[in-house]
Amino acid sequence: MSEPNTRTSSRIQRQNREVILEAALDVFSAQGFRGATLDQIASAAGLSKPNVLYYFASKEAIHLELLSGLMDSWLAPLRALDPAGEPLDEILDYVRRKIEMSRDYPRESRLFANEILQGAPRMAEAIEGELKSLVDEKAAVIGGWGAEGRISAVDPHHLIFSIWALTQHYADFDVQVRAVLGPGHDPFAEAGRFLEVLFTRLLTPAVGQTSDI
Amino acid sequence: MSEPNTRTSSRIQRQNREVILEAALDVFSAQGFRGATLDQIASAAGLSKPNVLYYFASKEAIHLELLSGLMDSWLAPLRALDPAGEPLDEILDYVRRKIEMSRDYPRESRLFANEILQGAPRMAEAIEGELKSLVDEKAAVIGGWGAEGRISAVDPHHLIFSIWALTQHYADFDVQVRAVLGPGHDPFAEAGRFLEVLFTRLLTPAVGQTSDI
DNA sequence: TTGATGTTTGACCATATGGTCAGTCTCAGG
DNA sequence: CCTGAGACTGACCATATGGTCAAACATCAA
Repeated sequence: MSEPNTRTSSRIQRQNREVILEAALDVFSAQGFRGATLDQIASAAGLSKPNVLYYFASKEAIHLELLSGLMDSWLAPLRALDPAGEPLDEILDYVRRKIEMSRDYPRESRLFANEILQGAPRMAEAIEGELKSLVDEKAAVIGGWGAEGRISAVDPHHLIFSIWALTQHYADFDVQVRAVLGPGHDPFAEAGRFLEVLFTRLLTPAVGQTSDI
Repeated sequence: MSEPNTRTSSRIQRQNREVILEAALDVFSAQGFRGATLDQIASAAGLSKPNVLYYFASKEAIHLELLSGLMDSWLAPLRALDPAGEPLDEILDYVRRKIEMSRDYPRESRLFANEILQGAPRMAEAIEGELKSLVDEKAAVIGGWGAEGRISAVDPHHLIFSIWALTQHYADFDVQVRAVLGPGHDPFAEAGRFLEVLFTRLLTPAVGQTSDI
């Protein structure tokens, strides 16, 4: 009886854990935690259920592993926002990075959305800790830019929320977006263009007037 | 043996069905379809499980009833957008109505979000039908306004998406928003102000330039 | 080849859950 | 006060599901 999840992980260990996590991401993101079953995950991974449980202690453990790995990559784009950069460019770059994430990692986005929708029972800590500090920090930067008149002065927290909402919408509500647009559209490309306009207009300081709206 | 869900519904019938739907909305919106159990619903309704099933044929039937009732109220705010009105006001009114819905009916918003997230298995029809037609219709109106220069010309479909994303975010991601803002905030009031600025800036035609961005 | 370590699985278990049913209780109308 | 249609429930069932375990199998260094 050996504990697989130790430092002595062989090639096959790492590989199978990876395969399981990949399969679990598929299933959890599509069905939610309670909707997903170990059989589905095992089947998607091409392994037997007991074998899956040989690599992970429980269904919950798989889910937690996915979530914990998620927060970091989720925060990365915001972390990259450079206080020393050109304000509008920095924010537009952030928007671009977030759309790319929605396009390239929609399952991760949905996994996250599922979790928050259910009240974030397993992420409350990370949200009130890591996430909040980073947002507060970057919001202060953006608020500073606004106060200096380098961009329009808008509530920085809600600006960040709006970026999250607008970009993640295209991953989380993908089916709806595609159904409404109909065939022959590239939602993410169009979104990229639309959002660039939106945030440019929102943040470009009006020439000759400080903030009358 | 009588079928309760006929036209001959007594006072107690209507009342209990209402109580059950109310309880089910609580549970489904918080746990998702698969996460919700009949026991939870029955308990929340203050009824026994068999009694719940005396009023509804199945768990699925309750869920469907909620969803079908939802689409109409969900479309109402967009329906109210008046082609004969003042463009910017019409759109800002729509935004206001949608925020009020997020504030006053967050459970409905989450129920909807849950459904779309899971790929909208039970709403695909309504989305490709009712929803798409209405959006196409109103998008044409907004597109017309843009072409006439009464508002900035932006992609009308994505404009509507952005309104959905920005308003529903505050209902669906409520816990995250509140966690990040910290205590002493009224997310919906702040969001209302922020979004008014956002859409005003986006849609107000730049004076002296047609559309150079 | 062999033994030890690591990997895999069929069979099984306990519990949760959607749903059924026979029968009991309630109460409005006669 | 009766009575029967309507409202309700305890007990039960079948299945799904997370998880366990002993035993079989694979791999590889000695």
